[in-house]
Amino acid sequence: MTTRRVRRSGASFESHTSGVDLGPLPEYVGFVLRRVQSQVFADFIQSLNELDLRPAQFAILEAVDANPGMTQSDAGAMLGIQKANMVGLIAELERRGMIVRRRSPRDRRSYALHLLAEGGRLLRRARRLRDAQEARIANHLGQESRDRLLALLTRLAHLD
Amino acid sequence: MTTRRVRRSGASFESHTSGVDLGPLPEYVGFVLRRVQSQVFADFIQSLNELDLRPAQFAILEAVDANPGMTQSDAGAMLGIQKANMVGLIAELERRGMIVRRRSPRDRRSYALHLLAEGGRLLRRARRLRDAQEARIANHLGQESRDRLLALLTRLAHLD
DNA sequence: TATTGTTATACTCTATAACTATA
DNA sequence: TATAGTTATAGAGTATAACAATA
Repeated sequence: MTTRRVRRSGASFESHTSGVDLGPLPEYVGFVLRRVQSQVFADFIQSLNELDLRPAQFAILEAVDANPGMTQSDAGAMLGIQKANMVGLIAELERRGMIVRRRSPRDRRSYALHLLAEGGRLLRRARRLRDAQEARIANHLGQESRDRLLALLTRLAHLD
Repeated sequence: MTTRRVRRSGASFESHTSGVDLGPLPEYVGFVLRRVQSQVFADFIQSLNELDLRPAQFAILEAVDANPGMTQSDAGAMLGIQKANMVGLIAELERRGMIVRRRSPRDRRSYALHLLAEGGRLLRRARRLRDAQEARIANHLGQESRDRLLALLTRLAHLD
């Protein structure tokens, strides 16, 4: 269709596919960050779907693997998940035989989380799916750009 | 507390604040992208809160400003919002006198969207809040790194 | 008094199906 | 037949408050 040039600011954003455009939005980090994250995350959700696993549960498996015996609320705090919302996620993983919760003898209010053999297998399968996505990203950007992007995002995570 | 070194892969991720760590997760673009976007987005939501405006509504105002007379479903398609979910967002903006919907004479099924004077004022106030956030980001990263980040994210948006 | 895990609940965002009026 | 907008609804993800057991 028509190609229009945005008549604002310096940076010109053009739309070649339709008569409408997003205005100045694609020039802002916050907007582009949100859009690209939604894409990448939706793609990962769909990928994990074949394992009947949600991203939060995958992250919990990684956390428990890295910190055997860690507490449920430690995992939640680390991943930014409310303790109330951890209950269901953990319960489902335990029901499927992926992890165990053992009452800690030192503090009997809390559970110590441990990965079971079946959970280890699930974790390895999930890692392969993640690795495939990461490989697509690295392939698309090139390894150097991919590394720069990760470094920049990590720095941005320390904003404020 | 203690400082532990992850004993996996090459890249070492260390936690200096607690005895637990996220394992290999911070080495992956998908994971870091998600975390940093959540931060930045939550910050922006809180900022827009003083205008009683949600990010999606701000984006709609930008789109209508850039494309006067655009259709409701065009805006939705452009922003990745289902037409069913556009209804409430648009209705609220119209109720507050920010935009008008005029039956298009060419296709009387659709509405042509136009920004009203009050909507223009709201848009300018929202832009100032966005600009403040963008300035904090640019200040934190440095202008060059900020520009590189935007370029990399834009390229990543074209994945697949 | 404070904290871990739990339940109940509510709010937002997102997704789908069915309807109407137009095309 | 197909599309624009609407309605109703259901599913996630996320947030808070209150409680029992334990510290």
